[in-house]
Amino acid sequence: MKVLNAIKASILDYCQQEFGIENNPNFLNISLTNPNFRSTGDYSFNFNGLRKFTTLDNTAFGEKLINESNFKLVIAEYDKGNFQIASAALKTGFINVKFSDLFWQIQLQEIAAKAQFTTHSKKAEKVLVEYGGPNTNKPLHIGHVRNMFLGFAMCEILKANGYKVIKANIYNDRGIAICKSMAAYIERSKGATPESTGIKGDHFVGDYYVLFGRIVEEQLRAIHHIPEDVANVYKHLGKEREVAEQETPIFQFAKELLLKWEAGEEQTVNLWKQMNAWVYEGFNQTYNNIGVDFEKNYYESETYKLGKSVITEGLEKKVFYKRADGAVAIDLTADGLDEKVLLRSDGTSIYITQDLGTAQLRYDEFAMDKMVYVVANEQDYHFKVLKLALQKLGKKWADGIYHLSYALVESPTGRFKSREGKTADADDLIAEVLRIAEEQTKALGKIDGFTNEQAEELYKTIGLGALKFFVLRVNPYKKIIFNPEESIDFHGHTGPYIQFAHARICAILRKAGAVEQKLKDAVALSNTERDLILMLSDYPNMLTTAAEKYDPSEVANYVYKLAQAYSKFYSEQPVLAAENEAEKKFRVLLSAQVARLINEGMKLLGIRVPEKM
RNA sequence: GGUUCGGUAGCUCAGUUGGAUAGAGCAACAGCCUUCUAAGCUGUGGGUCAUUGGUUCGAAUCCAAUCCGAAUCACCA
Repeated sequence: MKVLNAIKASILDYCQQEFGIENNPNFLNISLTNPNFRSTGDYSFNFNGLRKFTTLDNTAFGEKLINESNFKLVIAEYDKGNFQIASAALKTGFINVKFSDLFWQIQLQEIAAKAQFTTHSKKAEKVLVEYGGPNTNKPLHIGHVRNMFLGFAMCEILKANGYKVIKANIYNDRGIAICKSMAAYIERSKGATPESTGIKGDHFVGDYYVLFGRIVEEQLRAIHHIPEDVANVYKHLGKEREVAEQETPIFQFAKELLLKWEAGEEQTVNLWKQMNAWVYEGFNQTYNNIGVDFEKNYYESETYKLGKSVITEGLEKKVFYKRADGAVAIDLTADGLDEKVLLRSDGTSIYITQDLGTAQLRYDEFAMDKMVYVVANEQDYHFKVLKLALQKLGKKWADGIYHLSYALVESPTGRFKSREGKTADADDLIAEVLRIAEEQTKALGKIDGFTNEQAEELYKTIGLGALKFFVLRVNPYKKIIFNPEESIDFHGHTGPYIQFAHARICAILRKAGAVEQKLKDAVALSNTERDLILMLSDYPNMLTTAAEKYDPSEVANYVYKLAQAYSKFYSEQPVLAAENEAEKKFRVLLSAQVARLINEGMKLLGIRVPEKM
């Protein structure tokens, strides 16, 4: 808020003149008043940072600030009502300012008058956000779900901060993995298709990937005459799966397919296209279902040879060097990392080569100011190398690279493994969440007067709302323990709790008729009403923080707190049956704005809010 | 072993550019529906902020060491 900055400036100016203290904004900390002292103020100015340059004690120094600087004058400029300054707090180093009721009512009206909260203070910087990043040989799992929720929310948050956002997905659509599915398909499918079997395309292809693993086992049993009662073939052989499988005919076949694909052999390429097409159809259904989208798709098959020009550039600039064995590398030991190979000795690309090339490709295409990679924390090292390498090449735009690293989603017993039976499959998970939403909603008798279609819509809104909120409320770098039975809750710190607060406001607004944006008469505010307006006015601030920290959980927790305060207000104070017209109009306007910001905030998280539930 | 990231109530998490008496939710217990939707509200109990030391007016927050957990340290992706 403007007034806070003005107060800050007045104090800093005063301290510079009176005590010769450097005019440094960090010396004076402004924060919402600690809840324990809330009755004495809305905002607190912590002046310990300034006081330590003087020989005065807190109280004396604080009094000087209040009485000798322009402090009161500045506040009076913004707040013509009866603001209060708490003198009791001075001894601990705080000036607590409580603005007048009138001041807050004017704030509310200003918020209501704002058409949108998007801040366009800077030039519209362009940011490309990469998220999703699935392999095309198997269906999406819970890890992708966290990734996509995070990525989508991050994009929306950046947009709300005035950035021009490009949502990009990258498909790992080539390589040995998809060839394994293809090999198993050729061997065993008898021409089956998703249509003929009624199986969703990505699952269909994934099933052949799983089948490939079974064929490998069968063949190993045959080769080594392993009896049926030996459960674990690899343990029996004393070899890792990756090593053992290489001696099987089916693996050799898959490798052959990979070579044929690389050579562009028509039949193989056609099958590859066909199987990937099935997968994309399945993926698109899931994206649609969970409400995420992409504007630009990258395919590894099109970019995997990229990056050679960046390597050449690096060699020319002597940032990279050719080792004796012919591999191209970069020395990052000075940056606390190691020597890192960037190109194989046989001149072919590796993962990092591709990513260097793809980054350059994106810059050439979009000239973006920032690029965000939403990728799991397993790849922290990789992205450090990527960013450093590009920076050392003198590419200014590399400074804008940010790896939005997130931790894995784990089951209560540890890491999700598809073979443990515990389902980590995205589609299953979503179906389960919708089922719980339906069950709960019916049990509460909440769908009277709903058509079937509306009811289905509501289950989806609530179920997905619960899941998204569960994932997004947690800081990205913290791992999530997900227990399907217990994690999807609809009470307390959850998505549905917030949705419910919204629905209750909608019920009031339906009965209230038109919401008057201008309040004619001032009313006395309760503590909760004051808290609510204060939170509303903090929304733009929160938006900035969420973008700067690349952290959607900032938004999630803000919206939760807002809903929580509103629920308290709702139970304490009647809106429609307020004592007089002035109070009623005020409370209706307040309610409408709370609903609006709940809606806005949840939209940033990709969560819809119902009008009835 | 090196590096990085985590460790806050029984459980899941806020709070970490140093600030006042460390907060929510779940679970437990006790209340509140003739009044705008009880998926709600109110109250009670629950903490050596992993441990130890340091820095200073002040440390959950910064520094060092230690313990526990994870990731990474490929010419895999």
